[in-house]
Amino acid sequence: MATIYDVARAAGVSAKTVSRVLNGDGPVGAATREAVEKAMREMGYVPSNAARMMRASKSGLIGLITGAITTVREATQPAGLPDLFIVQGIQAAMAQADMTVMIADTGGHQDKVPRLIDTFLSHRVEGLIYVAEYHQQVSLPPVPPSTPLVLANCFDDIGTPAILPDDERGQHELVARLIRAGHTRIAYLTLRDEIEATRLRSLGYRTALAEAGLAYDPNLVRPCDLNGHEAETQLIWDAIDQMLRLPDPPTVFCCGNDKMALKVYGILRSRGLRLPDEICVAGYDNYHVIAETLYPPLTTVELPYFAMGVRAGQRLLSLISGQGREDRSPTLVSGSVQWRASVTERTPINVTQLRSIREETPK
Amino acid sequence: MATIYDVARAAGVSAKTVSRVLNGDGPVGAATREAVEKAMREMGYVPSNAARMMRASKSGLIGLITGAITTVREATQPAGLPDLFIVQGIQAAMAQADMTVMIADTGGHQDKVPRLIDTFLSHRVEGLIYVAEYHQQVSLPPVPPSTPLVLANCFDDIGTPAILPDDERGQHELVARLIRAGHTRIAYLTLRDEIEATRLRSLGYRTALAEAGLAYDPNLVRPCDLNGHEAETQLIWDAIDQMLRLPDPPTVFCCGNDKMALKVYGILRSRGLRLPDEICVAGYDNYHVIAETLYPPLTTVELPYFAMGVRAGQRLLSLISGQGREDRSPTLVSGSVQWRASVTERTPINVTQLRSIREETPK
DNA sequence: CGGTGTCATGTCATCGGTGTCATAAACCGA
DNA sequence: TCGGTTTATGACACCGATGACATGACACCG
Repeated sequence: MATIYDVARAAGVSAKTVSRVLNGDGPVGAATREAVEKAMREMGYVPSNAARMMRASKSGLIGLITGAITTVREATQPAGLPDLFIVQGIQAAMAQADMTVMIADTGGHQDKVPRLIDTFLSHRVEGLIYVAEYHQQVSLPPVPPSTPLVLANCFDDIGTPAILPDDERGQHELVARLIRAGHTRIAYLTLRDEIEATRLRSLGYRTALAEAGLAYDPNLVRPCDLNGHEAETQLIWDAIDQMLRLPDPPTVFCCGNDKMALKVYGILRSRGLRLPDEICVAGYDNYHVIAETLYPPLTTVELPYFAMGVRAGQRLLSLISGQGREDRSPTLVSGSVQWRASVTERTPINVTQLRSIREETPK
Repeated sequence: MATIYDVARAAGVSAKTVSRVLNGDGPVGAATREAVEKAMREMGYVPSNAARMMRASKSGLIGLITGAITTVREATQPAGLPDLFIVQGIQAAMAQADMTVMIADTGGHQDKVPRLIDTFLSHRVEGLIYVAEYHQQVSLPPVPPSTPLVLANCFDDIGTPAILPDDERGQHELVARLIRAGHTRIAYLTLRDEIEATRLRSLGYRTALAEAGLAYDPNLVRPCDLNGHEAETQLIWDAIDQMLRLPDPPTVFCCGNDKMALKVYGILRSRGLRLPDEICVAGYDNYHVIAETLYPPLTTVELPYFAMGVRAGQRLLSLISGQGREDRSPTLVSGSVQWRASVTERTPINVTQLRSIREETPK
């Protein structure tokens, strides 16, 4: 690889002059500039960032650590890793600021994280981002305070800047929208109890009901997530069965995610119910492949992964430039309700009619 | 950030001795080694790769360019970007070789590629990988021959090393397996005609039929892909309708991908057909979220993206070490048939029975 | 007891850029 | 025409690591 000295020799000038042409500082005569540029072009010269870095101590590098990648495979959660949209968002933000992103994943082994951080530090990254595969609490090994760290899709208990989806608001807006559409009996098949999203979304579900003056009915809420285990379908079937046999059954099923909604479609249809006329379904995540391909297309809530990535990138950039170092509060990113044909607007009258139809159908 | 000199001063030795401790070359006294290690620990010292690189001219970096990321968004093909599995595979291969991966995406603008390459060259990457979002021909700007380049999921006309899915073999094995299961009338709803996968898979479809002595019936093959346009569903509906009304209708529908299969499920059910007893469906891609969540689970062909990534990484590593520089042939990676409940084993007798059942059903 | 080999460590130059300072020529107003 | 300023350029040190080579202290051998 050609060096600045090779170029200097070819152009018959000193290395410093080539440097001046490269960086546009100090004055350079027109003829000289041209000769230097010609030499650079002919030799395919590209300046070495390493050498530059040694003086400038600005690497233009960002380190991105994700447990997402391989954890997904391990967790028997064969999802399509939509969380990599976060990586894209970060990339987009960094490209704008002329930063290069280095990525590494833990391969599902949390204990690899310190080594990955050291690798990044040895490349003198200007900042680090950790991306989790789902909204959760994490605990990372300490990072030198001179290297800012941002958490995306996760948070810790020492106030590291975090970018999180606003799960509470998302579910709240979905339920409020369902209520405006005339639904009053809203079932909620949640994800596992222990995950953060479930806690927040349940909260959003309850406050939306309360604001509309509707009572919270525990019979309409049930966790139906076994983390991909095959018995999950049975669990969902059972929950739906019991809820539909309530004296006042739900008119719409909210699901913990779009994948669950896909299963719910199948189960409801196997019971002979027509979607969306007889029963409605809503999801969460706006997982495009499912939500837009299903018939009828699925009403769901956007999980704003791309936007979260961009926000994480921007927050890191401002930390690098020294701003907002003392701000400990997480950034919440909201996703909008995607209203599609799987939920119909209905008046209380329709609900009554439907209930009688359903009671005629033998279990 | 602490330097090797800071550590040397703290430990009361010369920089060179610290270097020896770091790299384990030359002999170091036990007491000295301990003192140095203690100093390194206390100062949180991490050696600078940039400085190292200047002498060694080995950066330990790999540049990864993907058009995948944003092109997907542009192409109104809101998929879940399974092609990012390729990136994971590359990551996995590189982590093993202690290489760090830098990523950049074109943001859908092909003209950004030269700039991205220059950025990577300025970081003195030891190799480059270009990842395409689907099996296609590409044309990249020239790269200095000293920096090896590998194409993943794409190829060019100048013989750059490429890693490709073996689409022909995949479809061939699927169709052969369907034939072994007793199917003789096998419909094929293909992706767009102009894409490489369609050409290769159609070839596999035909040779599998030929090997089994079955005639190729053009009435059973139809492109049904409008790249995500909403009229796609109509197109598929029409194709299925015409095929089912043939005097000798198909017993199984092969789809261009799993997403199409998801639509086909809905269409067939809306015609009152029971899956898989009355009609079978197979997909392509083994897109987990769809294939495993659908009821019945979808028979499909693995699109071995992760493996392709690993192979791409390995091929690049061997090119970097100087091996196989003259090998111009693409590496084909095969994915296995994932046999699931959406296709039943059936004897010719069943087929006859089914046909009569179907003919009783009014169109 | 001197020569030789090994061990432990230090000195110095070097990698490829850039900041600092020096220098020479050109220009410019009085 | 002359001192002062600007313009164009070069010499040199330095960033942080490491390779080549040097040095001093021992141990060992004949």
